[in-house]
Amino acid sequence: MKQIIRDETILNSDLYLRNVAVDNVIFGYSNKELKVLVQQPFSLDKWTVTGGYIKRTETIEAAAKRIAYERTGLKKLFFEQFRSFGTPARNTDAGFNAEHLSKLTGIKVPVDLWIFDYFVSVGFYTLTEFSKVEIKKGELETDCRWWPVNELPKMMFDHKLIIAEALKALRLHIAHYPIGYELLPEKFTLPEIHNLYETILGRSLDDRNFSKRLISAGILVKLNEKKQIGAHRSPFLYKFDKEKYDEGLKSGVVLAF
Amino acid sequence: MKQIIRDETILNSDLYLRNVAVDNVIFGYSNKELKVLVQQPFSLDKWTVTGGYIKRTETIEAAAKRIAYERTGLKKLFFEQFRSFGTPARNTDAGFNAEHLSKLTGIKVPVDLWIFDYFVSVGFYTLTEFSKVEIKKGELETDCRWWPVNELPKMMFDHKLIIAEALKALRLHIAHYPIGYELLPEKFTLPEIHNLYETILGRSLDDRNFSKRLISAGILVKLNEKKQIGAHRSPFLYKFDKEKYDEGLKSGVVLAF
DNA sequence: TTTTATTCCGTATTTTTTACAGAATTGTAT
DNA sequence: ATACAATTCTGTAAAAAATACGGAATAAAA
Repeated sequence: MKQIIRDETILNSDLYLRNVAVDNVIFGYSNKELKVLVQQPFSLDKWTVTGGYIKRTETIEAAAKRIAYERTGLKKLFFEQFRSFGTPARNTDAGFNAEHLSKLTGIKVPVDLWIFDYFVSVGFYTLTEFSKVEIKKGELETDCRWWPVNELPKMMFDHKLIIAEALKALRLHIAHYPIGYELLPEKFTLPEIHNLYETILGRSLDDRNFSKRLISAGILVKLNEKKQIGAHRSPFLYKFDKEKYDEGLKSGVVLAF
Repeated sequence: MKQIIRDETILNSDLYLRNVAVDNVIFGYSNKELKVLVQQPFSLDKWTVTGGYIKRTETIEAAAKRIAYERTGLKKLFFEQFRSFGTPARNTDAGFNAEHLSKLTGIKVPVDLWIFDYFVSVGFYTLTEFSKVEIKKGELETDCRWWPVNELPKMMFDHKLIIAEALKALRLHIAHYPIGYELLPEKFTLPEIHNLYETILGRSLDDRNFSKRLISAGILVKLNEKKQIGAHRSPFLYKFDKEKYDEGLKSGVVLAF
């Protein structure tokens, strides 16, 4: 953002599209909690999901991917478009204005700078394994970190709605396609994936029926190893049968929780 | 479009958003066929779905509604966003350029006019009863009419993809929510609605099981009238129980075909 | 009057989903 | 060493849902 403002070319919106941007809700799973990567821009007391402008040379998907990469350092992420948001006032919020930005950057920011316009936002969500992510915050952001999806801080703009809609889309997705490849380590136990599903859906799932379905769908492979770390009885490790998993992603309607 | 080009204000994009627009795939049902309202712009040999630019004062949903109204004359339509399209080259197609537009309108159109930019398009689809629609074509269009979804003419830009995705979304929708209120006359027969569902889904559905489900879901009300027009045995007329229908639209997961 | 097209209805079978409890293992506490 | 507590793991019966399927009644057309 700093360089966006410094660069006169970009002040004229030659590099980026006007009035349209992407927001990417990055979900991570850790410690039996579903978390969202949110950032605190401009020394304000509110937070936003990750997002950014679209280059004139890239697709909206590439923009979403690039933005996720900038924050997480990861390139191969699962991500999906869920809906777009377009309401004239959605880009206005206390503190997001020329005066505040000028004070913050020391650069004279025009009141009618394009970034203060009405922006239509194309929403994506991303799934990623928590442990792999090395958060890199943007220059103008005070903070960038994981936040439990159920205990979000005050969100800027309409980003509370955006997260809610992303979660809704994720829960719909989980009923029709396999999920978890991007959220779990390569080898995992049945209780681990069971808990992941319960966490995303926000309700409990019978453990017997759960494993029956996953195994009968054939997307899980039982390994001849046990996870020794766990307390008490040591659980067997599993991994995904990536072929069947990908096939399920394509043709869909594999599971229905 | 003609007035868009004549109006200097709009040449400067003061009224409309830049780089983002809506496309609205209008579905109609008639004669046992699912049709799409498509238009032929600029005296070209290709067709487009209905679409247009977004005013700076309106939501994307309002824009989609307005555009549907302009073409159909109808205000209360069912419509739903399904996905957005954003690829740098998607707005380029033979004939859609300044030279052709200048010739067509007699007005000098700048080569770099904003409408030739990379546009991200927010896709909606609309369902409407065929018979109510009075098509009003735009000033710059040569033609605007219904076309069977299975025998589409050559489509401009990425509009073939847009229609395919809209249809996919509609078929997904039909499995989770009631449908038909906007596509059928107020009173209709079981064979009529049965055929509608078969047409949209593109496959046959057992008639006994079909009516069982719809009736047990409670969204159909049998009337004490028969449709006399039909040949042979005259079928009973039904109408929707609008309350249950709307409830089904909200809470979803009513039927699964 | 016969033929033909169309509406309309019910039941048996299969498949899927759901509900549910207790034994085995291993760490922890006494 | 023993008892206890926490955790993994498995199978079956009941209920619900989806599917398959044929023939009688009606009314127009021949």
